[in-house]
Amino acid sequence: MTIPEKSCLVQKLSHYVDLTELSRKQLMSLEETEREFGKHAEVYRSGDRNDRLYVVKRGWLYSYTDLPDGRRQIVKIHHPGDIIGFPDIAFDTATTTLQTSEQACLCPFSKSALELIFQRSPQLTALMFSLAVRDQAIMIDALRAMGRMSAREKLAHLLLDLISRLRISNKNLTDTLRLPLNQFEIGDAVGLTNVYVSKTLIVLEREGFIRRRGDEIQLLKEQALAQLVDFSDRHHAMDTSWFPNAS
Amino acid sequence: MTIPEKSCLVQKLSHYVDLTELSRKQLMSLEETEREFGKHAEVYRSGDRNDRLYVVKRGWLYSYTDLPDGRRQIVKIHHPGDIIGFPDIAFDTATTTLQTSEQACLCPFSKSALELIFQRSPQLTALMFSLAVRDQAIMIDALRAMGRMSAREKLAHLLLDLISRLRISNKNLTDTLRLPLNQFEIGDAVGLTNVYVSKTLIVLEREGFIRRRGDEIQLLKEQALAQLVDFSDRHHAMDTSWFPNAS
DNA sequence: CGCATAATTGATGGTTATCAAGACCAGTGG
DNA sequence: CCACTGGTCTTGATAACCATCAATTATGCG
Repeated sequence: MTIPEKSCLVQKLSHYVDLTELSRKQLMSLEETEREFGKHAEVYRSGDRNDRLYVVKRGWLYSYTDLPDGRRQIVKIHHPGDIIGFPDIAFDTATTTLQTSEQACLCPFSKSALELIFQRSPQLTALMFSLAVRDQAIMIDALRAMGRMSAREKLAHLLLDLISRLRISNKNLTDTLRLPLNQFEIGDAVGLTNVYVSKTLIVLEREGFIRRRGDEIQLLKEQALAQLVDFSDRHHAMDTSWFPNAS
Repeated sequence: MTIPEKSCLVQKLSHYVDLTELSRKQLMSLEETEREFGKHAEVYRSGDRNDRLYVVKRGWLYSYTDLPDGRRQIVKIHHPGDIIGFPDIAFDTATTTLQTSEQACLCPFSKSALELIFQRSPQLTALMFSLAVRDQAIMIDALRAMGRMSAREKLAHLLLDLISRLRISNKNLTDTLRLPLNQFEIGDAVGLTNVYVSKTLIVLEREGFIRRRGDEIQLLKEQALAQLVDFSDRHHAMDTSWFPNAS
């Protein structure tokens, strides 16, 4: 059989377990369809019927909710290899709005594709389950940041979270990340205004924690930053010991 | 066979789907062991090895994380019938600390009990999955509240969330809920100080939104409150249409 | 009644929002 | 080559909101 182009989903999940041939095929089947989106395009909107999930093939996106008066909260930033839509799976309409932050390519697949996975592959089921709930742990960290951290700490936390996520699928990432978000978007992600994001990033830069060039950010003292916010990497290690054996 | 005492887990899940006899038995088996805890007892601590989950049989508990300097964030309040521990399932150590807010009774069960469920009951798997990810949707709402709401709105949101959750397992709940949390704990749940919680609750009371008597809170204008924070009930409706048929 | 815990009150200050203006930059068309 | 444009970032002044601290009052319990 022909091997299709490398799937970032398979690549990312392989980081955690040795996928069986069956699992691999099932994952590939999720990426059969492709759709292309321009910058700041809306993929779906809160309240839309949602019978689909999405695999990110290329580009950054984010999910947000807003209040009637326009205040906005970005609740999750999505990267290539991510599966989008787990939090909405329990509802018949979407709870968030999904938007691209730059040109992006998505692979939609239907909820019922999960049904197949649940019936046939306990290994993949456990892995999906773990991924879904790990996102929850990450959201817990975000909640802690939003509730109890200063602006400076919030931004430090965001940067650490992003770089540790990007390292999963891009092993040779060093200390620099591309951040294709403007300061309104950064503010909406951490609960600050664009103005204060600007001021705080300048502070972090003056303190020697980061350096900025265009849309790239270099973390100069990652250890110190991690200590500052008591950061723990939820992405690298995952407990797969309880997984069913490939059957 | 003998029918054991009513399980609040079975009761709660029955709200969403007709459980097969197999599913029911598997759920019951999760509640075989019981452990009793006093007020403000610690069940497990962040960093502990975690090979277990818990079903809440009685009493309120909460999970929190803290920063090195003592700031604390309560990330989830647990009620009878809840399953505690999904967010930690992907890790080998607990990411949060679990504490009772009053006398409570828990039923611990091992992670590998889930393995059995994954292998034997696609229906229950889908339901567990839905429960786990619905918690995520609820946390998204909390994140929005923490990031973009005023103190008054945050507290309104908390009360609405709590009462709509309690209504699932207690159908004849009216407009009054018992809130066994002190104002430090309330503050840690919404990202405020105990002092400002006090002041803000007084404002809500003066505005006629709530009435307080002891540890009970009555929501006098629930509609208005819901509109104030653009609240949507994540607890009542759940999309089960995509679930595998009981096999 | 006396003690501990929890809630309230008031004074003050810090952090962040808000508003408005200006600087920078890349792309566009004259 | 240069003005023009829209988007983004920066800067400064002011104000709102909430934290902090400390003292007092209420509540519950042995």
